[in-house]
Amino acid sequence: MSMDADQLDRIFKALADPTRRGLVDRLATRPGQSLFELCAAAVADGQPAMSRQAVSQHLDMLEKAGLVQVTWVGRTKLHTLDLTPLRAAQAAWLGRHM
Amino acid sequence: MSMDADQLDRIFKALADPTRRGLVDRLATRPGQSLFELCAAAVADGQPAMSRQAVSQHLDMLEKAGLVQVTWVGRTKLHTLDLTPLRAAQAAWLGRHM
DNA sequence: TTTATATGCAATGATTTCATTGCATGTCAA
DNA sequence: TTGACATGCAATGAAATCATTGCATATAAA
Repeated sequence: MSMDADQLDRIFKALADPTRRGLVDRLATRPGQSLFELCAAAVADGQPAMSRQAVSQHLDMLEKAGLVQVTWVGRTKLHTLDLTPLRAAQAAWLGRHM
Repeated sequence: MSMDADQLDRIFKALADPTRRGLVDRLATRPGQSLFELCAAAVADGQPAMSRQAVSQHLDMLEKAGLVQVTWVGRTKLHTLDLTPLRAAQAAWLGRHM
């Protein structure tokens, strides 16, 4: 987990959106959910519905920040939370200011 | 300190930029610095120089997130860090995932 | 009063974000 | 094999971000 400035950028940017924070919350309560499940959840959670592709792109951002890991099972993509980068951000920067 | 979703957005977005994190770092070591001082610091810190207005706009974002407070002394604008919103974000959301 | 200093305001432009739509691909089930 | 299901890929477009430039304003100093 190299914590350079770009990685901090990706992490904070990933968290700077209510849909993505909702996805993190959802995955925290139950890991290994598919895109389909998370779409339904996002619609239930957040208000104004949202296309599958929008949710998929949000998940991509979380994945690129290292906060979500993915495994394929047949035609289904399962998402799991990885909080390592968040803790690394805490160690590398956040901790100095809290 | 109302911690709604928009406020979390502003805080995380404010932190999702290396220049702004540098400004936070700088203000943490010495509060009450002027825009002029912070410009010089940003140039020293970050690499590729940056206009005064760019730094000013970054400070505006930090201020709108509540992370920086401002007082005027004559023609000089003094900036001071306020970490209350960061701790509120920790309490309201971050803490559940760390 | 004149000049220099510290900052604001406004317009511009390149890039990224956020969400959409349409179509394609791969996998399971009947 | 056919059809339904879960997802990917690509193009589009509105809006926000990031940084710039030029000019204006207010305060301090000479």
